[in-house]
Amino acid sequence: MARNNGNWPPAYQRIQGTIRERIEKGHLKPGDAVDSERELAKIHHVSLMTARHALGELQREGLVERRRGAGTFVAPPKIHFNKLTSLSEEMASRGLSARSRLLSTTIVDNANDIAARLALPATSRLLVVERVRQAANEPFALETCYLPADEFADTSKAPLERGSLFAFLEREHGIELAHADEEIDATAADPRTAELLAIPRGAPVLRIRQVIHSSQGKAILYVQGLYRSDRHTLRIRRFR
Amino acid sequence: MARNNGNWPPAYQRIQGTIRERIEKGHLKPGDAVDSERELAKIHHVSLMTARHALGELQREGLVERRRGAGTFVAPPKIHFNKLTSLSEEMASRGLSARSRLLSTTIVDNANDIAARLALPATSRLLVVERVRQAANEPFALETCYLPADEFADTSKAPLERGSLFAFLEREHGIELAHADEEIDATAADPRTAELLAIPRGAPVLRIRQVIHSSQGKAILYVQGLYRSDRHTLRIRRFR
DNA sequence: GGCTTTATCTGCTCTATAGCAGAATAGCTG
DNA sequence: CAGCTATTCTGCTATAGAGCAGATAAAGCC
Repeated sequence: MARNNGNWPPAYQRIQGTIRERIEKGHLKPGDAVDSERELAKIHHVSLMTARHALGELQREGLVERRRGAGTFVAPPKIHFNKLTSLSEEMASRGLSARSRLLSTTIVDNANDIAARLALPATSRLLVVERVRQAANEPFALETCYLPADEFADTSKAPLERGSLFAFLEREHGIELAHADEEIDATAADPRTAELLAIPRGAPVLRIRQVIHSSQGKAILYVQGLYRSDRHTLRIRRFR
Repeated sequence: MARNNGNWPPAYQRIQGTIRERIEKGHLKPGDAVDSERELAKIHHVSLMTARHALGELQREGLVERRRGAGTFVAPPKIHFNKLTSLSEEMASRGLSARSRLLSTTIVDNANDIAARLALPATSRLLVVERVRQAANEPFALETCYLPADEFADTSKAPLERGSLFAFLEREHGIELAHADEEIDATAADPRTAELLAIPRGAPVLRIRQVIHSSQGKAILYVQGLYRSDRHTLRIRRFR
């Protein structure tokens, strides 16, 4: 008996909403008990299964923990591992402002290895954007982005010195970025990199090469980042 | 009416089992339709909700896709990114044999920073196992494991030169390893590391430090790995 | 005080059923 | 033939209950 002729969100989502709100507003702190299944069912005038459904999803999201016999509790705030964020976004979330120094925007048609990674013909025209990322006026990463020149020609006019390339693509092109496949290793800084990052030649840098895909599964751009190892560690979580 | 007085696994898990089996044995291929909720309910003599529960979990695991109005279908085989595997396992999956040279197994009580990461008192006794990992008789990683000495005293007698530490812990201690929180950066090889890995001093190495947790969320061991960057790249996938 | 039992709380599995909404298809119509 | 319609699939939301099993706190006992 799904009594939802109007166009409300389903009941279990509304229940989730009330719980999320109380957690986000700080009324419920990590470790606090959340209403039990049976309580929720009574309060919201739904059946037990519906209340369970609501809590089950919150659990899978990692917002709450459920212990049989004990109850449902607000989970400790989780660090967002493995999250694909642009550097601009990452900095912003820590209250730092991300500045970039735009080194060059060029168009090449001989980057066949990179074209291949983007699933494009070998001689496709690619827009190459090279930036030095800095925080507190100190450079900490050298980033080179490659994207299809024809499709994203206007990117060269984007405010790449300030803004996020991610945000630009999502806003101006309506692209929903979904995931990145990355290769991570260490290299020694070549002379040019060393100078740009203000580190000694040959100093170890963390190299992250990523192919970023849209939610439709299409490869959108290729990014190589060289990170000063004294300013950057990558945090991820892996599951068995 | 949970009619499970015996000690069977729950009905929804048995249903999952039959579906998993058919997929693994190749009777069902990617894209093939799986029995619908109502069919499953009839076949297994359970209610619709129970059949749904079974399919719901398989969907979350990524094994099947469900399209309203259309049906439930076997999902395309997914690549397992971000999977926590021991080096032994990783090598084995590529048909290579992982050898290790055991450098030392000692017990320390002054590794307070590492004890802290394992959520132990600062002066806890820790068993330290240092190994050089090699493939094709060439060293490619220097790995240092720290685990609570009291709980895992017998580890020093484990066949660490051949076998996997993961397998040992899971088999002998019944521990289910679940996930690792990792910090990844680049460093320069110090003289000792350089010699053990047969690379020049100061050469860049990929450093991976991981705290490995059991499925109960308990921190089990801490591992620092130093990887020759010319022999190893880490592959992960990140989501937005 | 410390120990054990018991009642009661919690989440988990499950039933049998209902109506809703999207997708596919079989059939009809111009 | 192409285009619409109605039927029949599918999964999704929801009900109103039941008994089971683990955790916890209260009650009883030594």
